[in-house]
Amino acid sequence: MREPLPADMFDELCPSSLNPIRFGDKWAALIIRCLESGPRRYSELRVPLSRVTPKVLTQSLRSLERDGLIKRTVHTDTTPHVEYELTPLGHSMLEPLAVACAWSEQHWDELLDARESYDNSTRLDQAG
Amino acid sequence: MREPLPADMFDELCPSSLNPIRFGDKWAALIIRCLESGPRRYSELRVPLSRVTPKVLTQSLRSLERDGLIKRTVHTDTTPHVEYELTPLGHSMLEPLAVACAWSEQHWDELLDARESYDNSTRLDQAG
DNA sequence: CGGTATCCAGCGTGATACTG
DNA sequence: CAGTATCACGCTGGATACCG
Repeated sequence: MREPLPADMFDELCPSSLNPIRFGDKWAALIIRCLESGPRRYSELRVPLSRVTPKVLTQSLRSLERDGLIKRTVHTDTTPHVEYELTPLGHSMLEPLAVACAWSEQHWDELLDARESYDNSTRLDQAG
Repeated sequence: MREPLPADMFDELCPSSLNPIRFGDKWAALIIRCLESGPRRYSELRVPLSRVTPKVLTQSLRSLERDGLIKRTVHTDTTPHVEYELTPLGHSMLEPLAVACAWSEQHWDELLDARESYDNSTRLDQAG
């Protein structure tokens, strides 16, 4: 007989219960990956993340900064600008991120197929 | 000089742009992990996921089923019951999931510390 | 036992316009 | 250049009660 699932397995205070795979908000992972190859300025980030409005981008960047994943630096020299870069902590997140991305790319088709056939059979159920 | 970020890096249709690390909804990852050691009945899942209301649990299970990650089986023998189990696709997600969980457990303290010091310094900014 | 029905609040997200 | 302000909305997630 299989063993029962422990009742406190996903206690609210246990780190492993804190949405292990949903780091941050909607755009967090993409931002991290944009900073993979070095520091980037705000306006640079806006290019690949053109679907994100400035407000939301700033919001996400602040959240990542708060969690110690990225560092925001205001440069006040001849050409004033702001740069974002990964902290060591942020850098350490690249690996799980890469693993997750690899999974997505490998299995995305399967998932879409499953979704389509599920929707089709569900629609038939409703019709019949 | 560093190279610019490609404009289409996170095109809407590219799998890698589809929130690589936010698989499914709030409880998806936890449910997958509950099914790691074999099939489970609805009422079994409710034990470790006691913080999830039945409605939301059903919702999440349906979503996972739709994406082909779990299989729902209605048994109609002497003791009628429903069982959920991982599909091969769902099973393949355990690895990225484990990597992500390991990261959380290793770096959770750092993240919380960063958060606290950020909040403190921000509060000081507002006060001053 | 394995769910639904109904209603609702919060918040994450977004569009648009404006600023030091 | 690097944001903020304001407004609004959809959708997720939750409380509670009920059902075959």
